[in-house]
Amino acid sequence: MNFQESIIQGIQLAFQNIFNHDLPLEQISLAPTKKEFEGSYTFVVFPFLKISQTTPENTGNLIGEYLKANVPAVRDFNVVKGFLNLVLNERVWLDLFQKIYSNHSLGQLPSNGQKVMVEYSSPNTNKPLHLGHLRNNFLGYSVAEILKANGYEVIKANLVNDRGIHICKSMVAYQHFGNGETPESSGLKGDHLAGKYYVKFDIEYKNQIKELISRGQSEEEAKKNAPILLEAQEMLRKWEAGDEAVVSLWKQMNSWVYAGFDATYRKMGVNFDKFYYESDTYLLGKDIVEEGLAKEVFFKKENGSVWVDLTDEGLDEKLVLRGDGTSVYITQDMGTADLKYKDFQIDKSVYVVGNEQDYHFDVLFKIMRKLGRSYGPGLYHLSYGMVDLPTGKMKSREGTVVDADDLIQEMIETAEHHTKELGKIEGFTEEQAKELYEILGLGALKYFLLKVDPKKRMLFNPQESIEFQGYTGPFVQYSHARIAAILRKADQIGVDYQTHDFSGVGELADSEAALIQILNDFERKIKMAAEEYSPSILAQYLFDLAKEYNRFYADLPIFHEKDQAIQSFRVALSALTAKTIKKGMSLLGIQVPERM
RNA sequence: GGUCCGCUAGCUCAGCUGGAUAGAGCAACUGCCUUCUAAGCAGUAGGUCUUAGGUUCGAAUCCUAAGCGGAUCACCA
Repeated sequence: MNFQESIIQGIQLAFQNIFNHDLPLEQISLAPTKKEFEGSYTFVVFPFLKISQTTPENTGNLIGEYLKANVPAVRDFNVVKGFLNLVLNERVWLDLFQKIYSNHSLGQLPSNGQKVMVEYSSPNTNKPLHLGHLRNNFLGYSVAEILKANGYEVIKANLVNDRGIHICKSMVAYQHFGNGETPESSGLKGDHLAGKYYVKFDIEYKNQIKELISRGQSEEEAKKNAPILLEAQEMLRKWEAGDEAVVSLWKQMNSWVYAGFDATYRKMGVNFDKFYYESDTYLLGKDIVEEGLAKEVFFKKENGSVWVDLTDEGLDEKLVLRGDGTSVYITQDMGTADLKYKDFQIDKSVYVVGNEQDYHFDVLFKIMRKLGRSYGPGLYHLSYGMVDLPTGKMKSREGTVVDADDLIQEMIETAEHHTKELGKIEGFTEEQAKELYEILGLGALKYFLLKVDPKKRMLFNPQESIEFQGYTGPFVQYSHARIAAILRKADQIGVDYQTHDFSGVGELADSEAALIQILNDFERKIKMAAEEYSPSILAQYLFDLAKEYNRFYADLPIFHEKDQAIQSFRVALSALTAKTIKKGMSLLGIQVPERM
């Protein structure tokens, strides 16, 4: 039994003995005490006044007295209005610290025997990645790591959208204006090369529309009749028919794009266990349509189109197969859902996709559940909000996107600039310095995108958004580097902090107890982050932890402390903090430096 | 129009699922480097939690309505 349980049980006994009332354990909860009051945990007595039949102050005092007398963990208490603040015994903190410190699998919960797939990134192959993709990729990677830490076996999947009209647009424009350009000949990254022609297509398309309108067509007509669009549509038909020249160009351009994505993924530090390609999956799902008809989950209309009726679930009727027998988006998504299960026998499946597709996934999941899929209850849409710029929403066609490669590069350069300004690269080789800039630049960027609740849309101001001070990645990284310096020195002068015997430590300072208390929260936060699919919970936690450590650091001496037992305890406390920060940051996909 | 989401300090965000005087960071101001890394610490200032009702010992949090902003509702992907 841990100390919290012993207190809760003590409260239960207090109610029995003082008020002659059986209070179920579930109704008793402790909250961390607010900073401005004395104590570590608080029991709110308001809900129990009907039982105690006396004032809040009296109730609190009576229970407090009982706990102080009967529960060893409780050293003292105070009552403010209806709040019973408990001051814990020093031993409780030291025992707790010892327990966490000797845990060799810190931040890793035992296997729960469940398998989960996290699908994220899922780019289109007609243009390079942008800021929105960064949020997606960092989120997906982090959530996958968080689930691993919670004992899941995780498969990271990337469903690449490598076919369709948008790719054909790039291809057509390349045929017209490319002049045989290659990544090698132009020095452009492959994905940027494809993106360049996607933009070219749009420019040409708009010109042709103007032209047609000037010749008397309506805007609507012109949009449909622009020759270059017709060409792209024709190309898509040829692709589907397996036309050799088209397929060969498609393969060529996609291979360039993949090389580009590969470089960006490596830079971002994300990875995948399984790639799916829509060119392989886009015909899947028709057998499920048949199955659904047989099971009468779907129904057919006069023209042969197939629908699902979700009105009883608060949604509409939704098309799952066109009248001509061809697929719509959701057809292949049904097929792919099954494919994922066939490949891995997953218990859960997480889709990291922007919230503009909320409705789509709502429909998809309801269908798969109606069809009785075993993985149905485990389907989850991790729906994240858009990243807005101060100028509004990003639009790739209007050139108002923040390019991922550019942004990462800028972040690294900013990190370099900051570091040099602070004169912190003494003793670094050039290579080490470069590595540090990358760790800091990417750390700042990832932390910035992960610290806000995924569900919410967020604002990114390139001018001022990303700082290196305060509630930022580099702040947490800095705290780690600080501790690393202490550990180096401890090793150097031979302080024994590997010991797990801290019985020689007497009184604890407030900042020490507070630090142990927050360190103790790590596991709980990892669980919470998984339940809510929210890395932001961990980001917030790591900031609080680093903040608390820095307070401790400023408050108390370590190597100037005369008492050996206290000195090695403080080093050990620092070591555990560093370990927690490192592990926690790794769950966000962020590295921490040893020096900065 | 239907459905869904958001609205908290000048700005960007927290607020543990109903508890204390609503918290951080940035920006502003004030202290602290001859002591372990000042990318740090301590402090000051900044709020009608969009509005109006309701639920109760107690509401930023739950309910209803309104306002503003956004997304979505294609035989598009």
